[in-house]
Amino acid sequence: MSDIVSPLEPGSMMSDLRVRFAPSPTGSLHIGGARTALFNWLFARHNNGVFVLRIEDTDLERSTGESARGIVSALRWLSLDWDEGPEIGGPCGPYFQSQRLCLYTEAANKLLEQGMAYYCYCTQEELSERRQQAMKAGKASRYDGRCRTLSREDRIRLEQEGRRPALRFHIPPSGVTVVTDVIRGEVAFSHEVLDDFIIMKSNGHPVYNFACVVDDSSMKISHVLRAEEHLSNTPRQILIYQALGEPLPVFVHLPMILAPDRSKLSKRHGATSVQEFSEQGFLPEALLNYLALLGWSPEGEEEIMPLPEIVRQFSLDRVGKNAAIYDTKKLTWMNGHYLNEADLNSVVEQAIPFLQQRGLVPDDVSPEQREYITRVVEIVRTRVKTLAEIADASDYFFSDDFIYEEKGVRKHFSKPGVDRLLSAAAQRLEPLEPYETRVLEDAYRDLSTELGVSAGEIIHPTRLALSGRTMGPGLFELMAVLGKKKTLQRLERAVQFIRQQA
RNA sequence: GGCCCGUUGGUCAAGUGGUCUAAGACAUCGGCCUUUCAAGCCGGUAACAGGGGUUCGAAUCCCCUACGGGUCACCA
Repeated sequence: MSDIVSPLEPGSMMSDLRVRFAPSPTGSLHIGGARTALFNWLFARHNNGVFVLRIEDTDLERSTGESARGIVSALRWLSLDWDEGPEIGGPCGPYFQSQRLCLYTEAANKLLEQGMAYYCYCTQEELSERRQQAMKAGKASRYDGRCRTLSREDRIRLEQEGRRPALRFHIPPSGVTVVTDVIRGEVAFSHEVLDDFIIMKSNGHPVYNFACVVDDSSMKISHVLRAEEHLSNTPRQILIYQALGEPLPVFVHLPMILAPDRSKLSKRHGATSVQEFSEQGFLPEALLNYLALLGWSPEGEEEIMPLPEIVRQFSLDRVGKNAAIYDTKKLTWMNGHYLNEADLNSVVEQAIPFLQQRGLVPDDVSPEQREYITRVVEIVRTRVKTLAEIADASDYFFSDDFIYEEKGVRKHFSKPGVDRLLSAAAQRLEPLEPYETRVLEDAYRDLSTELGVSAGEIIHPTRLALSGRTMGPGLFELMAVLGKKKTLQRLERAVQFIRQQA
């Protein structure tokens, strides 16, 4: 038995598993789209399948090249790489729908010849007029099929009026189409609720429900993972697959991601685009990890999971059914975690643009500056949650020109004798060598004992003197990073300030 | 409005008829630690939408109601 290697059916090989992410370039990639992309990618990587990226730019009015580029770069930022698609091509290209027009026309002609599609000369105005009336009468606004039976003469007449026809798909008048969905089971749609929908616009371009089917079948997509909003489109698409004589893919409708107010995600909900999260200083690893947990859950209790581990564990069995509201608090917490755990140099690399943006470091960072930045980031990152906060929390390391927090001045600079305390500290620091955390702390402890004050009484004013703040990294680490020269200067500056106040 | 999907704490979620006096995470509250702020550690508050069934037994199965979402475009 063990000698017999059973030949795999060609159709059953895992490498035939093909999924795609098919965004329309009418805006930036928002986290809902990113989650869909992620699940497709995870599913492909876990099963050794192929992940295809296809740009659905059939809407001439709304699609822009800029959006397409934005989506591509957002996916790259997230490190969701595709095996076929824009920039890299592949055997099923092109990967922009706008460049696959002849495929749609060909398929449309086939349906036309078979009598499964027909020309419709109704104008958009007429259509919407009828829709309004139906609405008013409280009836379903379905297309009434009036162009289905147009004669040759009718059509010539209508075209002489200057009308350009759209192509409609003829829904089989009775019956039920059942969508078999991995997440939701069997969902039946009666044909009565489906009307003859347009598959080719009068401008010769296909409409989503049609282009999508033509592409998914010509690209040999085996599993369609997409958001649940497409579930009710699916019966229409199945009917097209059948009319074209193409096999159905496996459908997987993912639960939606909703905004905090339970409504569908849109721009007015603040940061929802991947780019915005990036600009706010979130790390791609954190966003990915967070997104993976929206709709999917691992078997164990550990939620912090690096991407390879998520790939290893990912399974459709553990994808839920219900929509999720995203919660920036948890994302922020997770980001803070990744900020601390990630490789220091990588965090520095990503933090530098934020420092530059605030004018804290020059556009060209020298090796010495980078070394200094690294030391700063190392002690600052443990107490912040985002890259932007790293920059906010470390400005005084890069600029001498800071003001003292008012609250701190009241609390730590107003006690009689603080100026002498700081002077004494400066004197004690001056000869210290090496200027290191341990040495600094010992010096301060000794000094406070000698002066008969608590360590805090001298530590707090020192922090304020050095950073202008009442909170921050451990004081002795701060001093060590700042260096002796700056420390002494700032101590002196504070002494002057206090004496002026008095 | 028609059709479709969904409903476990504030949020994400585990749970697939008994082990549920319902796990874990974030948030929140309290404590410990401590030079501050975080982090970390320990502990607390907090949920099966409602009503009917089925069953010896229901968060889990069925029905109804309510609520939420989606969809009904020459948008995707």
